[in-house]
Amino acid sequence: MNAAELPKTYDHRAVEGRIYAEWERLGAFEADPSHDEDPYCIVLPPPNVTGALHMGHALNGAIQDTLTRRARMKGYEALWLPGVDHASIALQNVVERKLVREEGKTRWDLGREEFVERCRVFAEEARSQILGQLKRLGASVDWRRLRYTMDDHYIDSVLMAFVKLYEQGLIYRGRRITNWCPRDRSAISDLEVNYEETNGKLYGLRYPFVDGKGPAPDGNEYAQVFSTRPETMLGDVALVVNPDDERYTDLVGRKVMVPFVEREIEVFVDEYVDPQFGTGVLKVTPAHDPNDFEIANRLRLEPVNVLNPDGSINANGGPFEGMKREEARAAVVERLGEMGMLGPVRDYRFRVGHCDRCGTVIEPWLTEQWWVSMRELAEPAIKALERKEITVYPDSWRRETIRWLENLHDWNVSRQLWWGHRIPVWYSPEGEVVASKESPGEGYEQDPDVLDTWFSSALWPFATLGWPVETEDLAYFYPTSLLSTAREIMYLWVARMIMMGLRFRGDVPFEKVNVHSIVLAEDGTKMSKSKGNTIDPLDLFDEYGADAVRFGLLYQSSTQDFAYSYERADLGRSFVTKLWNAMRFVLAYTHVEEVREASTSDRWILSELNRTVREYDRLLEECEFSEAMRVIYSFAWNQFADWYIEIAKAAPSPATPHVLREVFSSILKLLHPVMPFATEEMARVLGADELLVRQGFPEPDTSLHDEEAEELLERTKRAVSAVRSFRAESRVEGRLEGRVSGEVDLEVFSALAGVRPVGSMDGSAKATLLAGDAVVEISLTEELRRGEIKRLQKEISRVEGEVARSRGKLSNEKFVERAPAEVVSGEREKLSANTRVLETLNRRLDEYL
RNA sequence: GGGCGAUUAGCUCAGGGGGAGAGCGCUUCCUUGACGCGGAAGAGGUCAGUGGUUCGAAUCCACUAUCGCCCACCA
Repeated sequence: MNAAELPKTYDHRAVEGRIYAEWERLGAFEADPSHDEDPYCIVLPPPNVTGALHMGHALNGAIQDTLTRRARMKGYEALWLPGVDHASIALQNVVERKLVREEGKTRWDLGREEFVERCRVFAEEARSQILGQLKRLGASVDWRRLRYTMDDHYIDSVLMAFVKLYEQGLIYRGRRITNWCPRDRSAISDLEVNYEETNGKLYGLRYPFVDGKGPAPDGNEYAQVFSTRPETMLGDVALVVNPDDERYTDLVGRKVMVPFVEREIEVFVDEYVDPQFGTGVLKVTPAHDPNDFEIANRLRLEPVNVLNPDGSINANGGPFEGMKREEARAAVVERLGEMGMLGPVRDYRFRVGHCDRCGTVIEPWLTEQWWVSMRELAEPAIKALERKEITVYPDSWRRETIRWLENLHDWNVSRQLWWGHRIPVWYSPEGEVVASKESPGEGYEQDPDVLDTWFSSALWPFATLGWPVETEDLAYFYPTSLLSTAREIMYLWVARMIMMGLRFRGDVPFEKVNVHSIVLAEDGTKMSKSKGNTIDPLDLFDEYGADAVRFGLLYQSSTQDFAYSYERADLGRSFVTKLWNAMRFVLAYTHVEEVREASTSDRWILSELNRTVREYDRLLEECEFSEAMRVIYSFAWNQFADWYIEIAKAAPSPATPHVLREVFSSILKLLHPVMPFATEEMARVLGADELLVRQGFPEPDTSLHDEEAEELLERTKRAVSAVRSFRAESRVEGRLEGRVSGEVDLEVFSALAGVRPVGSMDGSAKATLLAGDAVVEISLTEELRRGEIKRLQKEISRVEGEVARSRGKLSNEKFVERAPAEVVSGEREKLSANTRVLETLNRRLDEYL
């Protein structure tokens, strides 16, 4: 193609869809177990089928795609395995809301079977949207292997895992306090509760004595307790005080009456009670508070449950039966007031738990649930992390995860929901309990509950590869190479995958974990739909192109969270344009033959390229994406485009056309993992034989390293810059005459600085410019001479400062003694170079004065 | 209450024991045949504060302040 026919900008709209289709047609992303190659595998953290991908997905997608493409180009059999998650509670919530909104119905109106069908259909539709978005991103996933946590095979894996853990005694049924969401009418796990500081009240509740022993020593006819949830008093079964609390020795053993429900309860002692809090007397409501539950266990008291699953008061609540909990709270307080049994009411700030999915206030509630016993599962995971069998970027997250695993409570995995994997446990009429995938026979009823979504996700890295069947895939790709994720699901998901991987495969599920930044809104707060500050990646792809967005995200990605700025996409787009036009320049050289006579600048750019390849590759390997982007950007733009292309125009060598093409092709290859579409298109325009996606990744080549060329070119660049700077400040145009002391590439210097080198400049007026350790002298017209004196004086005082500083340092004995030898010798060199420069400048000044 | 992290140019952010970096923005100049989504040259920062370690601290340590995030059963 002719360069002149090409537009001046790259048009992502015209290119991206076409190229993705081409990659797919060629099966470029397909990976299979191979005898010849080493495996590289990333499993995509399955997005929830509830909706669209957000910026976090775009960032993580860019990261994973970059690593996968790089591995593929490096010759690994690289598999990026895609999938989606059925998102039990999240999807059920979405469908329920939709149902209310559109039909005014609840899930119970529909019935279980019909409701689950609605969920299935909804998931089906949402899923195609997500998959489309991944394609827009350019994700090089192997679509043949698309997995879904509700695939028949995946369901099998989940049920199998449950049954196995049950058989191994690691899953049990237990009645204890769980976090209950009255709206979902389901238990949720500790990790699914969000606590918020809330302004509430602390109510004094009074329990009259009924043992006929008269008032307490303080004269009161009642015992007083403080509570934030007065309605729970309906379920009180005891009062307790601290055994060491001398104020209450007389109280212990006395009987009081719970108002409204007319229950006589006793005052006991328990170590748990903090004498400092409130009155130092605690009411025990075992069905509605985890601590109370344990106290009641110690005291062997039966809990009294006063709530219905929807959070309303049940028949045990006496006169309050049927009221919503908020109503009951107000009513209890009011009635206590009327009875004179309400103590002081104080403002109080405390934390209230909310359901992660629907925001409803969580009720700690005594229910029967299925639990996974964690200690035995956590132990090997802790060991693996301690031994660094998994490398975590950044390492602080490895230690955090260990800490979490060490303090782990058992995991409640049953949910009273309908959408999800139904618990494979069967009950016979005789009360027999059987864990099995299939019904054990006639008359058995299956447990109605479904499993926590995260139970199935925990199996992701091996269930997607075929487990429990010992497939070739599983043997070849497991353990996977890397998992990239946001830190908010480190505990929820990553830690659990490690435990399950070790349990079921005897090996960690991934060798590395990359914990990426969270993409915040432009104002630095979290993006959220309710705040309306979300950014849709698709809009960005439309406007800037997927490559630009990807580059921008990686450029900004680090271990820190970052506020998204459109500037980064702009940066990416400018970069693509810059490369596009560099390509147009390269394309102008039609006769490209390999020539041996490389000039200093040819050798310099090749040496810089080699350095860049090494550094860039290492940075990607270590998930230092931001730094990697800076390295490649600065090489391509600031070295190759700004200098080498300019040199190629002004002072080409016979080898230049070839070097131009070589270096530019290498840049394309290096950037292909990051900006796959644009680089692929440029490779095509350049007439590559093969798609970039299939080409090899540049490797470091020590034979290209050329210290001498680098030094010479660096000095030459400085000299050129010095002249340019002088021209700009003194407003000098046109060609100049001059000479350089110090070795530079004269041809390049002369061409780029616009200076004709002359041998001797005796007698004429000259400007003396500093360029590192070289001095450039430029012939001067009379009118510029006076300015030159001022300039020289300024320069002299600057260099004098430098000299003084070096002298000061070197005269410090301790510095000379203790600083590393190379630092000291470097300082000496600096001093001597600056001293020489200073002499030159002073001599010149003398001439002028 | 514990833990982790941040505080660097007007803005968004890198960096990290031996003379402060990028992009954007700003100033001046340039319709040079790769590119104005461009080029050249600039201005702009006692790297939050205080103390310490060190020959040397923006960088390591301690404390303080401000802002985040995570974890935790004080009713």
